[in-house]
Amino acid sequence: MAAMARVIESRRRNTRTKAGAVLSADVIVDAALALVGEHGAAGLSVRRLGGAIGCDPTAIYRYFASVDALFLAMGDRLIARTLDGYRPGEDWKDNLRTLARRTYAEYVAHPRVAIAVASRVTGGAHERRIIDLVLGELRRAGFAGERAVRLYRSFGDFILAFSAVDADFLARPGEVRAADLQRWQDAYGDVDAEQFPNLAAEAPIVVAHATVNTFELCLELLLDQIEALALIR
Amino acid sequence: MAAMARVIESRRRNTRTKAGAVLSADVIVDAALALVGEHGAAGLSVRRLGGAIGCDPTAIYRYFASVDALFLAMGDRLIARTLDGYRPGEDWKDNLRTLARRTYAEYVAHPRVAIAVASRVTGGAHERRIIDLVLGELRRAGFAGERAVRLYRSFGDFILAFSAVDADFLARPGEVRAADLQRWQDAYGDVDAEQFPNLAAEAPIVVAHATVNTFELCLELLLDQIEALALIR
DNA sequence: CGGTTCTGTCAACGGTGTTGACGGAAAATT
DNA sequence: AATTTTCCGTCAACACCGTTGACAGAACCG
Repeated sequence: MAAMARVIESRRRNTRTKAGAVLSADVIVDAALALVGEHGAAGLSVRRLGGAIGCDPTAIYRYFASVDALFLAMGDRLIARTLDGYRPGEDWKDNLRTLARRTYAEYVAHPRVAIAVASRVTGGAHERRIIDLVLGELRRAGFAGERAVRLYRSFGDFILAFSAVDADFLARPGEVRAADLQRWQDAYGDVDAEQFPNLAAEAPIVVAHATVNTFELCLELLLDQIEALALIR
Repeated sequence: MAAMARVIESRRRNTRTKAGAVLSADVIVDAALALVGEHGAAGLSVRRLGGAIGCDPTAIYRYFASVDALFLAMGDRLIARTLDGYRPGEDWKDNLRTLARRTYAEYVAHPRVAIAVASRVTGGAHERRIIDLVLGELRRAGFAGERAVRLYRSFGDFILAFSAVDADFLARPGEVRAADLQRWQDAYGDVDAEQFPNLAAEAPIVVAHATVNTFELCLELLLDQIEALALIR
């Protein structure tokens, strides 16, 4: 339950851990984000988290009903970090781009959280903030009502999905990533022109672009189309 | 190793399992896809897979170096299913849309595979086919060289990312999905208009659109923008 | 037929999330 | 201030996970 953490939080006792730590939902979320940030996706487990904080692993279940609930809380914290220091400018398009890039960066820096939360509703306070911001920019662009909501949802889901999948890849062990790049080379370096004429024609470019990040280009395509819609009215 | 499966496959002996099954990479991939298809993302594990096939779980490691390698093979098989029965028409935009929808449907129907493969290169035969198809449509639309490759990569990554994240959500237990919908209601049904003016203004629409699938809209935005680029030349 | 290579089975390792019982410490009540 | 109640950190344990190494029999090759 999302409520659980907060309700209990308000009348929390500050008993100390065997190792001397004082627990709270915030402390746990902080430590969890630090773990995924430093040791990658595989770095987070209940036992390791307990070790990092200095408490018995199962103590975490006094603050979060499950790791899923913990992930949701971490997700909301990521939104907070995304918005931390963000100052909107004049142009709505620039602002949306900035918000997208910040979200992407934060998620890529905390891999496993992204996948856990990308399709979810944290229901947290910061989620409300960022939705309000995006909706605000879209309304400034001239969208309202259902059109604005549909665009906000598309834009948001796009960014979350892209960030999550990219984060997932970047979080994999170096050998896996290297093997993937090698497979690009092997599979598309030399293609049968009879069977795959289009692929063969562009093969060298395909291989050369294996490491190019597509998020930026895809983001630009989407923003341009939104702008076009705004101009049409 | 991806090569491993195939090489060994060619000179395979057909010893029978204790339960009478004859193993092969294809049999294993089939059974694995059936498991994730029927019992959701959590339905697949090496032990359960062995049970479904009728062999010792560890026998699978004679055909795939790891579950990751198995996932890649499953991913390539999903592409085959995507292309199975696909007949391209006249319009490149329609064709791209159809390919996107088919991919989405296949991934959503086999949740865990999507997340495992969305950011990866399977290097399989069918991957080559679909890339050739997409590149072909883009070239028909008037793109070539680097422009074509960049668009193909953006388009592909977008579809895979969106499909994977949607599949991830749909594969979660019903209670989780219900709780998420409830959280939409709770968090955005009644918002403080002072603090979040834009969100408050559109709140009812936001809640009403909680279950709307954004893939279609986002896909249309992207296709429209690609079309616009094609017209500009 | 003999030797070699393959491959299905088995036991085991170290890891995971989660549960339930327990006991002491903090808060609430009297 | 004493007593009751509630909380919450700890511990042991459960059922599961992916993966490894040894082993023995079946299949193949000469």
